[in-house]
Amino acid sequence: MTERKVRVRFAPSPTGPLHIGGVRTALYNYLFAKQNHGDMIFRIEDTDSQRFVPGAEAYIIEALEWLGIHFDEGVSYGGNYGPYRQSERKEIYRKYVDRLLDAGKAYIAFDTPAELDAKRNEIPNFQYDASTRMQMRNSLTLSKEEVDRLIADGTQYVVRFKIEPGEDVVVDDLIRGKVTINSSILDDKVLYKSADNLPTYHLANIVDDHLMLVSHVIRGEEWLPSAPLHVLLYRAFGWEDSMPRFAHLPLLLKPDGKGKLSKRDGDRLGFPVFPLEWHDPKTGEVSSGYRESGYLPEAVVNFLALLGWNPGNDQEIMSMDELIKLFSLEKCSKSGAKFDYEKGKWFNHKYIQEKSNEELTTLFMPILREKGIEADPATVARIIGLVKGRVSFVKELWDQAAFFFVAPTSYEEKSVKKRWKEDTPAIMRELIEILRNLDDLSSAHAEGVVLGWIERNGYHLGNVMNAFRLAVVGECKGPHMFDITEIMGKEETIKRIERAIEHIG
RNA sequence: GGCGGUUUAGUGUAGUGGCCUAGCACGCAACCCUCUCACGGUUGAGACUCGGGUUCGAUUCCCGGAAUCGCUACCA
Repeated sequence: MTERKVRVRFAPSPTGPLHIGGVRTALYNYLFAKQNHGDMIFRIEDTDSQRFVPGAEAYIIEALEWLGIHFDEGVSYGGNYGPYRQSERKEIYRKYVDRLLDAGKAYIAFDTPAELDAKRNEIPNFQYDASTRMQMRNSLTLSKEEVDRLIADGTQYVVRFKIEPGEDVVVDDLIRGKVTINSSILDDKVLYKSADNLPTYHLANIVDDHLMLVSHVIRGEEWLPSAPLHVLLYRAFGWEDSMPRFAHLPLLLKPDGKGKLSKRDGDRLGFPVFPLEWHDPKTGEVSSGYRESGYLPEAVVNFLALLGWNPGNDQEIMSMDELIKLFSLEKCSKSGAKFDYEKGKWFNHKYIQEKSNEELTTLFMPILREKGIEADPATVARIIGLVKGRVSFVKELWDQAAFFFVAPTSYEEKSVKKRWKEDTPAIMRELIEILRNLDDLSSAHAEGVVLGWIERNGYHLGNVMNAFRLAVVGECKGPHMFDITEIMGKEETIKRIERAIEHIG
């Protein structure tokens, strides 16, 4: 086989927000394309006019751009093989349907949905195929005149693929190896419907992939059963020599029970299954997204990449560039992967740690403003430096650092009981004096002075320090005490201790 | 029901006919660090779906069962 340029496509249906499984499919296509210096095509498969959802297309583009998955050509990107929206390619499909019809590889069928239903009820496991097609109303059983008359009368019809039975069809899958299916179990698939003059997925897919010079079809496992049909179609058109290679990816499964990961699982278990927040235009329902939930795009990409693939060693943290270098279809696993949301959080934690304090400040400032706080970014950056190790999300920075901006109004009861003794107020007053006389409040120096004072007086270290913390933070948590006071400053620290003495007593 | 795919700890996975006393990561537990809570570090519990066969030897190869997922639309 001659080497040809790698061209892959991501071809979703605009039926709603892009599911996280779809994101992974797009990602793998992208990694493969970039690794091979190939092209990534964005095609919209909107042959089902019934299920079209406005806004879905723009959503998909925005989501993938957010994640750093870029296309070389396609809808909204341009290119030489357009149009890239299937609804705009009607004439093209019609031409190829006629070609199949003329060659006797497809036929016209007039059976109505009701008639088909009746047949299904009449014959158990009814299938429209070589064994039954001669009992149906189609161009194989009707006279040419009758067929012409029905069409002229405007009777709705479909075009079906005439599958020859008894032939083993082999699909050579890059991930699964050779998969063989006998053509007898395939039905005469509908390729085209006169009702809307649109092809079904199968025909449109083959024609487009061929015309767009697609070299590799990387898609979800749910397509594996119809892959033999696609092979047969390439053959019927005489395109077998340039047929793309197939790779069927394992599915993303529910974290707990069984089955494919669905939108409902996210609602039920409390995590997003969509990259971006989605507002359903019909129901007004809002579904959460990874972006809005505080995920960093590089964390989502890294996490997703490892769901169904791994580099073969223990490396887990990988940038997009590294993924492009290391990715390989051969190392994709064959079995479905349960979606492990906890691991996703861990990835985000890792990526937060790799961000500089300044970068995190930029992300955190809007949240601060939302809370009604105006703060100096340089100070915010210092605070973030103290607390970022304990967060997995930018918004959790607030939970960890709020006390820097808002003085405690209450004091955690349990700790008060444990640490605020009868003599504490007196000791705290002493501490105030110590602090007042301190002209260098830098962490190490202040620590030396205060710890020295505690030791000289034989005070209980834990009790004093925790009372101190209680007064400043409001509870017994947070960073190193003297790192806090260094940033907070003398005045505010003393004010808080005074206030605690007053409130707790 | 039919057809196809899949099957290593709770989860994601590595791995090989003997180096496997099956590795790594998440999660979980303990300990260490420590003024607190975290982070971090160390350690620990935890798996080769079952039954046959091939073989000196099988988690690894073959056959069969089971489980599970997908497809079985004029949806993609």
